[in-house]
Amino acid sequence: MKIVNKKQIINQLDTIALYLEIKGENPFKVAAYHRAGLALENDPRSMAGMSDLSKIKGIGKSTAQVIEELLARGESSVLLALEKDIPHSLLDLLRLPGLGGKKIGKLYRELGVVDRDTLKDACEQGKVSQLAGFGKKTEEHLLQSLNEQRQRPKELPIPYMIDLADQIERVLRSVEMVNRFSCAGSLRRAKEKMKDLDFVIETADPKAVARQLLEKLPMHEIVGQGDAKMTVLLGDPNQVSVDFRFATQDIYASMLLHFTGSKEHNVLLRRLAKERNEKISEYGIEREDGSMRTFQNEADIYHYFGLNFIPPQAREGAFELERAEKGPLNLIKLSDIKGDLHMHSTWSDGANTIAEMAEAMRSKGYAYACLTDHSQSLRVANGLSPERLLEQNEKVKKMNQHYDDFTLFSGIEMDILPDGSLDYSDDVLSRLDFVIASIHFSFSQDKNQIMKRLENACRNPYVRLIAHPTGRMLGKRHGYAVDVKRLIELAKETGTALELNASRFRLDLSSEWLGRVQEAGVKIAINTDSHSLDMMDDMKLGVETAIRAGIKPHNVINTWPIDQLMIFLKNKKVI
DNA sequence: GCCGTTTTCGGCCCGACTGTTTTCAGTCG
Repeated sequence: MKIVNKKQIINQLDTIALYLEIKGENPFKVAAYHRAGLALENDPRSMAGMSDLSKIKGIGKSTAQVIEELLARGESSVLLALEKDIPHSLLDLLRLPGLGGKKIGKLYRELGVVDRDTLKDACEQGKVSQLAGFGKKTEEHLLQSLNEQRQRPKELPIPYMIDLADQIERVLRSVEMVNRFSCAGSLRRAKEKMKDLDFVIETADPKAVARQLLEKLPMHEIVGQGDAKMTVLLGDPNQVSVDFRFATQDIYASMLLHFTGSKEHNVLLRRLAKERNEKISEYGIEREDGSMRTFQNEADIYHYFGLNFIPPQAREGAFELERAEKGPLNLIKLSDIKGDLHMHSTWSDGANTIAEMAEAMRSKGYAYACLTDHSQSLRVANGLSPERLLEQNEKVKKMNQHYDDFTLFSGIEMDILPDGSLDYSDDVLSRLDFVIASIHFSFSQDKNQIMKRLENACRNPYVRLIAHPTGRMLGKRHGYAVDVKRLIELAKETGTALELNASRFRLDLSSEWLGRVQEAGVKIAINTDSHSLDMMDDMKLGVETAIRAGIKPHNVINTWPIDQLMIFLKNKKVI
């Protein structure tokens, strides 16, 4: 098999690292292979665009050679040699809690363990507890994990984790002795997938808080419990692992920064501290004279290093850190949003009336919102016939007379039909304030046909936005066969905006693509696609996703004042 | 294995927790 794909190369580098770990190699050598993979991942260029690999920080002579060999031959002699040396099935054992490279290596060398079955046999025969460094408890724990039939998925999608985190936060609010708390980790950074949840809790009495949490939360198992932290598996269907970290008032900010990560971001901050002969940890910054400096908030910690504040969602690689040295990042924030341009009412498949939706948007402090019910072909969603649409249009115009601090635009989320035609005539569209086009059926068409549909929509003189451009549902379906690069070109050419659909179930486009949209100079709209009042709150997640992509407010049309937005809505390049 | 203008050798982030020990190694994040 010939490998050309960056993701596959990163996988191979990680596999080499796992083999080395089991071989008991120097942990820094193991980390070096992981880091080389990370360096590739964080580099925006494609493999073809990278000329001198060893020039990239984190990739040296050896790892560059491995990558070049993978590119040229599709396989790596380093990896092949390791595969000969060590049974591949051992890698799977790294997923068992409590087993790392050293212990697996020992089980393999001394007991001939090669996979879950042979490990189970060895445990049942009591051989494992005989090994030096192993004992009865380790053997029991291993047997227990091996007997737990269903393997927990490695990572879970953000909508699932948000629900769970909401549940935990409700409990935390009812726990005595909790002064404040925050989620941390991947959820605070708004990653699309994550493997666990983290919470930082300020309290003077960790024991009392831990006890109450154990009483009030549905619990599967306590994995670990000490004075500073508690790790549990929840009783939800996926038995999600949750870390609770306890902090006093003075170290809360440092604790939050540390456990928000990312790991990579922490390493970079530690290096920065080290350069100044200081040490940064979850307890603060230890200065050269041994004194400990604590901070009121995260921004103060960044300022201490001469950096501008970096929002949690932007704390992934080296890029943001370098930028934060030079000046404020000026990334979008929730308060920049002046309106929501995609929502549904009871006229199609929404749960609330137009008036209820409009009032809720207004009470959020928005200056405007746009009603965009479904179009006629989407019968399952009670899509609007041209007559009903025009009737609604009149109604919205009348409703607007009641407001002097808010504007409700009259729009539509129009289906792009399987043959590429659109669901209303230009004559109907010309009477609306805002036309969104999107795909809701015939998902399985090939890329050519899907792109033909999207191209037709972009070239229509009234379509101003393509909604949820890939159609993905997080954790459920991949979406249709979109050539996103080509779509961005089409959007650029025709002056059409692309949506970041902020619904927790979609986040479409993803932060990866959004960065490219901004680079191309294409405008973005962050919309919740609300079908009920409570869904409007997903705007926060939408903005967080945009921050991950490094989006600046001026590239997002619904941060604009209404006059500027109206100019955009009315003027389209006609190609 | 990678890195470097105090370093081409000797560091590499570092603390919590568990289990197996009786002072610490391994794992985890």
